[in-house]
This record gives sequence, C-alpha cells and structure tokens, in this order.
Amino acid sequence: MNHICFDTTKIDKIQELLERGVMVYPYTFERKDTVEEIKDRFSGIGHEKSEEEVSIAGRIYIVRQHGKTIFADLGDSSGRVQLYLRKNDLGEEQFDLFRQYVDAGDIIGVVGHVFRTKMGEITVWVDRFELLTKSVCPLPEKFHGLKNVETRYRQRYLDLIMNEESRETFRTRSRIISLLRQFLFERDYLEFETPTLQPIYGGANARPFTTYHNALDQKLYLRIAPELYLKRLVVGGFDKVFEIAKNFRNEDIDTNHNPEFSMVEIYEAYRDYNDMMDLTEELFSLLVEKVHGKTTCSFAGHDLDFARPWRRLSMEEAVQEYAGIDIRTHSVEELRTFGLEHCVEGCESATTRGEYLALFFEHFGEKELIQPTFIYDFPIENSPLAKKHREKDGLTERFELFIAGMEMANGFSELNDPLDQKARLELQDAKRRRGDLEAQMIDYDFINALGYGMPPTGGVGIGIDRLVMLLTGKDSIKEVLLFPQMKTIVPGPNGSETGESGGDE
RNA sequence: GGGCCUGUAGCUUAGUCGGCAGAGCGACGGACUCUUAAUCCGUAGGCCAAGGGUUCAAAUCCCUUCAGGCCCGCCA
Repeated sequence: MNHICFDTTKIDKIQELLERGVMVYPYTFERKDTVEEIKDRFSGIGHEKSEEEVSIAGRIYIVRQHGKTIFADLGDSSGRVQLYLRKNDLGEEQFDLFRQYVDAGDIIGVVGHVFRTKMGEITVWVDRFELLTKSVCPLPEKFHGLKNVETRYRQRYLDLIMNEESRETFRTRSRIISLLRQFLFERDYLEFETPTLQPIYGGANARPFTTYHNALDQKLYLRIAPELYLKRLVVGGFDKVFEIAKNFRNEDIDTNHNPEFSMVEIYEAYRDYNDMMDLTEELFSLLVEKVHGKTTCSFAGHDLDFARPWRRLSMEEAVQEYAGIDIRTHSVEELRTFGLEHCVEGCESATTRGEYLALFFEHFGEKELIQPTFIYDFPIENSPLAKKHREKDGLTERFELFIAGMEMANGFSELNDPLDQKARLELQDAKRRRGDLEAQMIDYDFINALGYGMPPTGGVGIGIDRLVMLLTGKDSIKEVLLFPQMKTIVPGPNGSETGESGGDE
C-alpha cells in the first residue's frame, strides 16, 4: 500500500459526529464480557431476554438495517455475535446515531441483554451503545472477504480482521512458542539473549547482512546464528541454555525462506548428539500432541506419524537405501562416475568420499524422507562445528531431522577440541577468502573460549517457522510469518524510480 | 539466477475471436420492527499495474518495466 485509503464520506461523518458532540475516539469502555463467554454462558437461552446484563466491545463487521430495527455482527478476539437494536429501546437519537454513523469496520461497545432470535441465533439485545473508534478505511467485502495474497501479506492487520483462519494460524504460532519455552523451562534450561549485531558472524554457512555502527566506526553483521555465543555460555558454566533467536541470512526469498527467520538453539553440557535426537523427538511429539490432540498430522498431502520412536538412519545407510550404492566400498573415482551418471549436482568439483556422501544424500535421499527421520553421521567437510565421530573416520557426530522432505532440525555433539576447531575454522576462512560467499569467518575469541574448556556438549537448532508450517498445515513460510519480507512498492512513473538503493556493501 | 502464471471500481470478479468497461457486495439517497451474503427502488464510483509500440480503433496483440504467486537452483 503506497497510498492513504481514507474514505472521504467516513471523514465527513466524523466531522458531523463531532458537531453533534459525540466523542469519536473516546478513551475507555467498561467491557465485562467477551463474545465467547456470552455464547458459552447463554448457550441454553430462549426467546426471552436474559435478566443478566452484558457488555461487550469489538468491531462491527456487517450491518443489516430494517427500518426501525437493526441487526449487526460484532466481533472481538474470541469470536462474533449478533446485535439487535430497536428504535423503541434506544430512543430516536441513539438509534439514528447508529443508523447514520456506525459502519462496518467501526469499533463500538454495547450494553444489553442476551436472547435467542426466531432463527435460533444467540443475540445481544442492545440497550445502549458507545462508538469507541471510527474507522476511516473501508473494510473488504463482507462475503468474499480479503483473498488477495499480496494484500494479506502486506496489510496483515487487514488479513487478521477479515480471516479467522489467519488469526487461528498465528494463535497457534504463539502457542507453539509458548509450549516450546514451557518444555525447556520444565527441564531447567535457561533462556538467554545473545548479540544480534556481531563483529564476526558464524555458526552457520550463509551470506550475512552488513551494517555499520557510527560511534564505533565499525562494520557489524546481523547474526546468521546464535551458536558461537551460546557455546561461550556453556564454557562459562551454564550447563543447559537456549535462545529463541531471529537469524538473518542474505539469500533468496521463497516458500521456505525469509531473510529473517526464527530458530531455537538448545545446548546441554555432558550430552551428545544421541541425547539431542531424543530431546528433539520428545519436543516434536509433545507439540504435535498438544496442537492436534493426537500423534499424527497431515501436511502437503502427507499423513505424518510422530509416534515414537522415529526412524534413525546414518547418512551412509540412507545413501545405500535411496541411491543404491555403498559409499564405503567404492573409490572416489567410482563415486564420481556414479554421480555423473545420475546427474548429481556438484559432482564436478567434489574430490572426497565425504563430499560425495553429502551430495548423494541430498540428491537421492532428502526429498524421500516424508515421515520424521533422523539422518546422522555427516561428513566432516561440511560440518565445521561438529565433533569428529568417535568411531567412524571422516565423519562427524551430526544429525538432521527431515519431515515431509524439509530439513527441520540440525544438531551435533559439539566440537569442543580447541585445536581441531581452530584448524577447521581456518579451513573455512581459507575457503571464504577463495570466494566461497557462505563459508564461515574465523572467530578467535570463540576459539579462545573453547581453549578455556567447554564440557562435552550436545546442541540442536530447530527452525521455528518451518515447525509452525508443519503444525498449521501451511505450505508457505509467508503464511506463518506475521510480516513476511516484501519488496517495497516504489511509487512513480514506470515504477522503476531508483530512489534509494537498499543495503551497503 | 532460470521457467510458468497473475495484476480490471474499496473488496470479489466478468470481459483476453481488437469495436462505447460490465456485475455482485460495499458507499451514498429512499422504503422496511426477528434479519443474518437481509430484501426492494434509485445515484455516484474505473488512467483496465506503469511505460512504449502495432492499428482507423487496444483492458484485449507485441516489447519493456514494476509487484505478486507457483516451480526449479542455493540455503534453514
């Protein structure tokens, strides 16, 4: 929206109301009930008005005028209820005030009694009403409502006013995050907040956003992950920590990606990746159970079953199963030939068995993993923060959780050997200098922290937005983000005015 | 970054064999004391996303741009 949507006839009405001495934007209203409460409390009511008086407040959605009576639908955050107003009861002045000046979109408070109409609908018979907020923007059409996807994302408030389904999605989102916190608090994890503005970004492979602090005269990055700071807390002696963090990654936007996204990262000392898989499984099962009331849910046409235990498959086993090749019994040259035969992306530049393992898994395995499945033991090449496998050479103790073909969680036995970590980050840094835009920077303070000693630690990160998608059945991340990133509409001829170029580099 | 699709009144949309831009709801005026997408009568409201081209004539055909959706690539 790049223009004001004020309706002049509504603004004229405000002027007339003020001239009549009516407060258009008063300060309070003594609301005693909600729509939901009234519908519950009076579910058995008949055609006779209740003895009890009720007062509710909310937005008017539809007005149906009938000469000397008016029906209207009022909605608050708990639901909608019908209002019934009669000229006889309100008196000429109040009745005309409503008839002439109260429109769909306005917010009013009413006091009255409850009854059931001939058509059987629980209704509030209004004794008096008060205009609480005059709306000056026209509401979308009453029957079709607001369908336009772009408008729903750009003017989310309007989407929430008009679409109960959307409101329900975000209610569920709030509840999921609340349940997540509750789950972790019950297990004695401490919640912390670590820097969003970081001088050195790390903890993931991604391109960062860059910003600048004037007083420090210094370049800063928006974090791509909270990982390195949370591990510093484990070094410092907090054994069980988590953070619900907004991360920022400077990459494309699509149905699964928004430049800023929420993630929970959890770390626990004296635990390894097996324990973190258990924790993840427990958390997801609980959430599905709480949100759906059962251990199954459907998503993108799949019936997903979260009953424990979930399938766990090493990456080598997964490649064996889905690609039909045993990585361990083939030479790198044979793997290369196999990869090229099957048009596996990235094979041209792969040089190690570990790289082929990862490539084959991504090509053959990932999208096949519909039911909740843990894939574990990742090659060391693309896992610079995970501890070397205790038995298997060339692999790390890392796992990812896949559901409906989506990567939902990523965890490992955290690398706590400072010499190994230093070497691996130096390797990342070298890659970055050679032009790999997503390779990690080297954070010497983090390496020093490990140098003081981090206990054996298990960690896991879970993408909250995707989790919400899964639990609300939405197949676009924009449907579960209140304000998804959208390109700013630039006004002006041809829409191509180069007003300001965003971002610095 | 590549492909496909979409953009018409405040909202939901018809019109895309080129020939005056239509409807429903909403708004405005009027009738109506149990309606619920109320009903009935009347009025106003459009740079057909923006720009350019072809044509006697463009919402419609062509090109460019903008915005969005879906799919693919990369990532979570």
